[in-house]
Amino acid sequence: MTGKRPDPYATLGEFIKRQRELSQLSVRQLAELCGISNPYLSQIERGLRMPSSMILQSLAKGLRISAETLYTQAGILDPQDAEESDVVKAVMHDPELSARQREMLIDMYRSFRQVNEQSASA
Amino acid sequence: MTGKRPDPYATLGEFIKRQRELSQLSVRQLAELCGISNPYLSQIERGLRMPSSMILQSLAKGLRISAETLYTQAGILDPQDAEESDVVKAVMHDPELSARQREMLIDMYRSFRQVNEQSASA
DNA sequence: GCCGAACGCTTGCAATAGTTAGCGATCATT
DNA sequence: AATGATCGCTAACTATTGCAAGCGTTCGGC
Repeated sequence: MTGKRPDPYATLGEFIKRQRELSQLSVRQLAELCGISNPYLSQIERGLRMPSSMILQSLAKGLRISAETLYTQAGILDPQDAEESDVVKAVMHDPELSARQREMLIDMYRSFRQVNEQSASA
Repeated sequence: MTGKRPDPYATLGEFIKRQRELSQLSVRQLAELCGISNPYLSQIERGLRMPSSMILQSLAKGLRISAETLYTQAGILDPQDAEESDVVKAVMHDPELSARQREMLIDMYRSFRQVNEQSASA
């Protein structure tokens, strides 16, 4: 009816299911590979359950796929992060900076970029 | 007494707490910023609770830090992934491959690398 | 036809994630 | 000293995760 999935993680389940089928694994096989129960994996695939971080990590290992990809598919990691510049990413990844410091650095970097762009087109 | 934390996510809590303090935010302030309750954030910081993926993502946003960094700190994302070659990473990130195909490609890539290394030293 | 095995799924149940209400302590203002 | 605001934390509760047991179906061997 809806045509659109209201569930935030229905796509994650579908993605996992497709990956599993590509790997020619049954629900039980992948479940055992990941150390989780088969009914639970079934529920995840149908979008009835939101797996915890640990479970998602196990699934990533079992499917030989990067956990980051799974998170992105789950709508948990923003794909936009992948489009960010390396500078912004590096700043975001630095654990030694405070949130405010990061924010300031990023703002400044972006304003520099903007200025450069304008002067380039002028 | 122990001197070592057996908890897999005690370090995550400590990391979040340190980030919060660097940002000069109180528990209540960060909690409201992330849309979670303040006692819960308190429990996360003390390693009593394992936040779900969604919560962790909110915390990452609130702290202006990459969610990936938080996951790594939580011991959920392997830091070793960061050391992998770009080829392996690219293969791991490709959602269009099956687990077996990925495994084969990576195995082959690594054996190529090994052969090259040996012939280089010979 | 029948039996065993594997398939995916439903049903309760135990464990834990996350909330609301409220405690005692600290600090500023009066 | 009393008031009020904020601090982090405890306690009791609800909601959800994740599991063990078992269902009905399908398929291949006897």
